[in-house]
This record gives sequence, structure tokens and C-alpha cells, in this order.
Amino acid sequence: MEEQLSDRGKRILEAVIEDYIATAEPVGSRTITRSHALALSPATVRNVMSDLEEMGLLTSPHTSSGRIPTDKAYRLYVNSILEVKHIARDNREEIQRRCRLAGKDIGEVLKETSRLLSSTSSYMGVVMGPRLAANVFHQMEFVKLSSRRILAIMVSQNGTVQNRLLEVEEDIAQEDLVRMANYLNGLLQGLTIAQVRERLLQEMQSEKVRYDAMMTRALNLSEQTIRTDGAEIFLEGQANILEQPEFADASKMKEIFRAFEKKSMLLDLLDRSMQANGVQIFIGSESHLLKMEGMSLVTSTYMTGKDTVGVLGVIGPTRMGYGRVIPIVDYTAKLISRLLETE
Amino acid sequence: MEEQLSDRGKRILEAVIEDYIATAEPVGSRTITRSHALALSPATVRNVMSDLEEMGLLTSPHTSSGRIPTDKAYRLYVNSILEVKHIARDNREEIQRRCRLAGKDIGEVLKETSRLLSSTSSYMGVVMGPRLAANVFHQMEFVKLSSRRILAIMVSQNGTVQNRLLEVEEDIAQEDLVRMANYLNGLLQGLTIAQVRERLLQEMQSEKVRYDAMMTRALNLSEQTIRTDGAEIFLEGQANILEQPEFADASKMKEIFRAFEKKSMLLDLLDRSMQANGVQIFIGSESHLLKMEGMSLVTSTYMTGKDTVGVLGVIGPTRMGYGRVIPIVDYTAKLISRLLETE
DNA sequence: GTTAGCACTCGAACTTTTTGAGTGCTAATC
DNA sequence: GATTAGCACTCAAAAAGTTCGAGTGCTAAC
Repeated sequence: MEEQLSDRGKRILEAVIEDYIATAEPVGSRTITRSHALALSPATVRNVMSDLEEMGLLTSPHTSSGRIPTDKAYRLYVNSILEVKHIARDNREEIQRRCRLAGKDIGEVLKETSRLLSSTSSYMGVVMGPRLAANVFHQMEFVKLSSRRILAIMVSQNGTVQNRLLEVEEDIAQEDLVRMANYLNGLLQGLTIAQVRERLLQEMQSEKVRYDAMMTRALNLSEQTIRTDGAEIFLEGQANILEQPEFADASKMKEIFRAFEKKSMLLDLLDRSMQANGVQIFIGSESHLLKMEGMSLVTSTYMTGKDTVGVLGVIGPTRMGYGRVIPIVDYTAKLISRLLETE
Repeated sequence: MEEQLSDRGKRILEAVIEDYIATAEPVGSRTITRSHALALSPATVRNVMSDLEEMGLLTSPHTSSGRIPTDKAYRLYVNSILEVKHIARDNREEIQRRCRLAGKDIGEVLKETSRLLSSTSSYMGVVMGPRLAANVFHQMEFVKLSSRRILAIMVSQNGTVQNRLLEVEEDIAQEDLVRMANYLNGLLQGLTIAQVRERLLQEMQSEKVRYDAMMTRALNLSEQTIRTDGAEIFLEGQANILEQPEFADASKMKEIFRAFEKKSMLLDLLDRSMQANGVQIFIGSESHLLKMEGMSLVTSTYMTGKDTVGVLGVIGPTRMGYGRVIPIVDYTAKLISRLLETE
């Protein structure tokens, strides 16, 4: 069934895809013969296109009028036709210029990165902040704000800061808080947060702690601090999407915004792409979230040191300039990894 | 010139505005006589409306077809016709339910508040985080992440945490960092950040410090930490705006999203509304940002203790349900102030 | 001062017509 | 046998033309 694609078929498919990427209009046989130096007549091209349609790589919106690539065609294109270009020089320079850690907090850096991805790609930029679980614990501290209110601050090796307001039943002296922090810092030194979680649970069970009220309390407070692993998602440049002709009509736009307002699906997808290292591409129908909206996602993982901690990428229409976007995402991920290196 | 508005005029203006708020369609004379129990014929109403048009309170989009209120009319309505209702019960309950500090960091609380404002009002919610300058310094700390990289953490009395990654030329021992922090904490205790700034500058000039390398360095680091007062803006529920019929067409939508993407104008406006306490209303033409987009803004300030530190509010079409939105904004601001109380 | 009556206006919605890019098929050509 | 010119056919989109009705302003009667 899965007929092998002839060389000429490939070239014509490529031409259709590239034209469609450029114009967002269904591509006709004449257009192709004109723009892509193929020594073939429109009629011949039509025959080939008809074959491609047979194979499920093209469809026509209606009987008379050009064809558009299917998701299957994009997949084929991305996997075996597209030659990923080197990153464009201006892009590289802009990325270098705008990626700076100094003087900002990590959150800001990631937000800026997301904005950067959006503006260099002219689609949407997305960055998922370091998943807490993968970070390496560095230290913890409790600051007493008022008699009932304590601020817990946890710092990871890579500079991520978590803080939580905790409400406590009884007044705890600041000195006691310091002692608690010291105890915890000794206990948790160098563990990943995932390990910290386990360790805390273990410790809470252990005999020697159970009768020490202060230790118990310390464990409790710290457990509250890392309870949620709410990975933040920075999604920027939504307005760029509005520029895309396929989303020109109002109801489409609404759909998209509604879809991305609930970040849970996106989180899911990003989490999935964190499984494998390097650049990954999700095309429309391959994901629930993207399917409906006719979108694709290009991601790459980034790390601190040797550990993959997060994902970043670009979300655009299925019809996006993969050849241009892929190197942007790749390069940005590498740069962020470099910045987050803990030496 | 500014003719006095008759009582009947007022009632009819009110009717036009309320109908327009409800339907977003130009309001005709017949509609009014039907829906608002006025014992008047359409013809009479027409005469009055004609007067109102004369006074610049109504306009008609074209010769034949109902009238819509001008911004001037909204202003009049808000100032002297509208009776602000008590907050709706469900709204109050939802706000209470969703405003909780415990276990979150302040940023999350504010973001959630913004979302809350958006969902209860069904427009956009906006919250400007505490302006750093108004916060009261509580303590500062330097954490050494690597030989060149220091994380500065500053905590304010109300639980706001600022952190910055600083890059330094030479290796500084962690103990020295602790000593520096102690020195600064002593120096800056209880000052507002605005005062902290001044104090740091003063201190940097002073003779006794100038020859102490460590102190100089401490002052430098802390100065870097509070250099920027980047008030964060949380803008949520943009998709709600898309629901409004006046923004149904694609180009309008794009305009709006572009406008709010640059937050600087919004920041400006919010800053302005921080000057006065309590609820404030900006109607379309009264602000540069809102004018173009046909929007209004209802804000209220919130405080920690006695100091006004931030602003929150709702952005919607000029044609928004002021009577419903004002109490929501007011109540939310009060609740947040209560939460942020430092006892 | 208020209202009924009426001619008039003008956008919105619906229909009809025109246009043109594109197709599939057939028969001629290389 | 593969390729191509030629031609009838299709169909969405744009343009032009109609109809409809809510609403107006004005005048004259109440």
C-alpha cells in the first residue's frame, strides 16, 4: 500500500509544501512549474500531484483549486526532505545579545527567552521553567515575617528560587527558624529535589526525629515548601499568531486563545518532549492540543550541567518555516544551557 | 454652553447607556420606550435624544439608526447617574474562596487574583505587583552559587521576594557574603526600598566606608539588587475580550493584543492611578492606551499596612457593566490589602 | 409640550452574476 | 510509454444588484 515515493514525487511535494508555507494558499500545478525550475508541464505535475493525493500527502479543499499538504506530508518533509539550514546570522546575533543572566532573576531570563523565541521566529515562543524535581538543592531558609507568617525560601544550585508564604499555628522564634534551616541544609545538601522529597518522608518516619518537636516542625515546613512542582510556562508573542492568515477569522482566534489559556495541555505536551533530548517536532494531528488548532510545535530541551531540566520551543501554524525555526530553537536551547551551567 | 441636563434627559441617557451596555447595538427611540417604563412616545424620546446629541453625549454611527453613548456620556453616567450596587453575593464568595496566601508565593497570589478579577468580571483582570520602592525592607542575603556567581535575595516585610543573579569579578567567600549581609541588614532595617536607595548612595559616599573594601563591595552588590523597580504586571483573561462583540473583527483583535503586549503604556496608566486611593475609572478617550481600543479601566489601590503599594483592576470595553465591576474591584482590593497586612 | 404619521436614509443581509484559477480527461506528440 | 496541448467543466470568491427594516427628522394635529 505505502507506495514508495519517486524522486520526482519528492521534489514536487517539496515544492508544494514550500509554496504553501510561503503563501498559505492552495498550490496549483501552474504555480509550481513557474516558480520551481522543474522542466515539466503543468499537466505532468497534475498527474504526479494526483498520485500524491492518492498517497494521502495532499488534499484539495474543493474539487477545483490547488492542493495543500496534509500533516503526513509535513512529517515526511521534516523527516526526510527538509535540509535544516544553519542558523541565520542575525538570529544568532540577536539571541546572543538578548540572552544575559546578570542582574536578573531566572524567571525574567526565561520570560525574555520566550519573547526572544517569539520575535526571532515570528511565531509564539514557549519556555517551560526548570522542573523543580530535577533541580539540585542548594539551601533553604525561613524568614519570620510576623508571628503567624513565615516565608520559606529555597535556592537551587542553578539559581532558581522558590518561595512560599507559610502560616503557622504558634509563634516560632527566628533563632529556632535558623536552627531548623541549618538542620535541613545539612540533611539535604546536594540532593535533587526529587530526592529531597523522598528524604523528607523517610526522615519524618524515623524514630530519632519523632520525639524532637523542632525537627518535626522543620520537616513539615520544608515539606510544604516543595509540595507543588508547578512548572511555570512562559508563553509569549501570541499576537504573532494573529498575523497568520489561516487564523484570520475571529472564531479561530478565540479557539486558539482559549486553548492556550489552560496551560495544562501544553504542560503535558512539553513534559512529553522532555523525555528525549534535543530538537523534537510535533505536527498538528500528532497531539491533541495542536490538532484542533492546526499548529505545530518545535522544541528542544535545555539543561543545567548534565541534567535536562526544562524545555523551550516555538509554536506556530503547521505551515511553519521549519527550516528556519529548527535552528533557532536548537541554538537558543544550547545557549540557555550554557548560561545555566554551574561551572 | 454646557446646558444643564434635565431630569428626563438624565433618565433617557441612562436608558440608552444601559441598553447599549446590554446589547452593544445602537439604541433606537422605540427600544427605549418599550423596555424602560417611561410614559413617553418614541417621538418625544427622539426629541430628547436629539438634544443629548447636541450636547455631545450621544452620536449616531450613521444618519439612520440608533445612537450610542460617547465617552463623555459614560463619564457623566459613572460620576452622577450610576448607583454602585453592593457586590453580588456569588462574586463575594468566589473572591473569598480564591484569595488565599498560604502555601504560595506572592507572585502566584497576584496572578491568581488577576485571573479571579477576569473571571468574576468576565473582562480582563490586571494586577500590578507591589512597587518595590514602597515596600519595607526586611532582610537581604547573598548566596554563593559558584565562584563567579552570586544570588542576591531581598525580602520585604510583606513577603515579596526579589532575587537577582549577580556576576562578580573575584571569588568571595561565603562567610564574607554572610558578613556583608549582616552589615547591610543592620544598616537598612525598617527602611522603605526608596529610602534604602538613598541610604546606599549616602553610605557609598561616606569616608568611613570608602576604605573598607568589603563594605564597598557589599554596598555595590545590594545596589545592583534593587537597581530596577520592574513592577510586574499580571494581565489575565485576554480571551474574555474576544467575546465582546465590538472586538469581533480580526483587525481590532490584533490591535488590542499588540497594544497590551507592550506593557509600558499600561504600566504608566496604572502608576497614574496609584496616585489617588480607592476606586478610579478611566474611560476610553481619557487615556492614550485605552482611547484607540475603545476600552475602559476600573482600578483600585491596595496596600500593605498603611502604605499603598500596588494597583489592581479590570479592563473592559468602554461599554462595560460599571455597576457590577466597580464593587468587584473594590472588594478584591480590600481583601488583598487585608491578606498582605503585616499585623 | 406631546404625539401620530409619513417620506426618507442607509447599513445589513440576501441573491445573482461574473471571473478566473484550477482540475480531469482525451488526443496528439516526443 | 511518458509528456503535453487543448478543452470542457467546477467552484469559491469577488462584484453588483436587491430587498428589508430599524431608525430618523419633520410636519401637522392633539
